[in-house]
Amino acid sequence: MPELPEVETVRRFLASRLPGERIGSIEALLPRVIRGCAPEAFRAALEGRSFAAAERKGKYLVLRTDGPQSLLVHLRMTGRLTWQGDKGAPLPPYARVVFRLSGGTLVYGDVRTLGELRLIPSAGKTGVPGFDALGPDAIGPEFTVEGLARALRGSRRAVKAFLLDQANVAGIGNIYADEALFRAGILPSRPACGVTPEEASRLRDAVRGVMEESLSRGGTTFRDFRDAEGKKGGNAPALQVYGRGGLPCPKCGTRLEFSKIAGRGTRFCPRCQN
DNA sequence: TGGGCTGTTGCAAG
DNA sequence: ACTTGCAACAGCCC
Repeated sequence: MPELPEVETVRRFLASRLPGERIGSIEALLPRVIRGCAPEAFRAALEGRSFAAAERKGKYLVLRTDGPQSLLVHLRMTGRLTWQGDKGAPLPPYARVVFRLSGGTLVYGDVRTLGELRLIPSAGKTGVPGFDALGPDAIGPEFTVEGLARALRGSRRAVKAFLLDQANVAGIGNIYADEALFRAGILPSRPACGVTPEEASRLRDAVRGVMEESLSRGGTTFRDFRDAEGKKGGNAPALQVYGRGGLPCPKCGTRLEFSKIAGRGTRFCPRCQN
């Protein structure tokens, strides 16, 4: 569900509420979503601490505390972080871990339970491979045309598979990979190393553009995504190709095609993309 | 009804 | 070394 714009939407809200909130108690309703340590150790490290900041890199959220350990969250497919200002409010469906805070309740919910919560050191390397190996954040200044072009040259995979690899660019998922390749006019099946420098420049701008525009609308709710207040994002109507396989291309009217690339459903216009 | 689809990622196997 | 495929899980839709 959540790619960079959705995670960033959640982060922005949490950044407005969490700092200064004291963690009174934690209930692990489904302990296995806590990875890397026992639930007791998780509680011991966080209870009594206060949240200090909400940060993001790629699709990971880092909820910093005033203690030596902070909280790393990955929502994977269906994870949700929900803020409830009313401490007596009923928990949302599929609540898995509940943080009782001084001024409200933070709930980690997850239907498919693929998401994860971890403790990480508040400073230094986290030891979480997927996190430590993240490439440049897709909306950050470190995501440059030069860096992208260099990485593309070194990969023989399909350019879509390349974009989905978080070590190359952090934050792109299946929706925005399809949208960015459509905007850049590049077929998703082409080898990354065959993308020209001009195309790499267009691709960088397209990735940035689709992410920023979606973010300005609160993210894409295709099915499950909800922000930290439980609301849907407004970007779905702006999608050009994702979820539109078989329908006319919004630019030229050609029937959009659907295929599988890197094991993921992929939509593209055979005329506008080449 | 059953099977295949779903926004992610790590690991195993080629 | 690099790349692909599947498992983890539960719900939804044909």
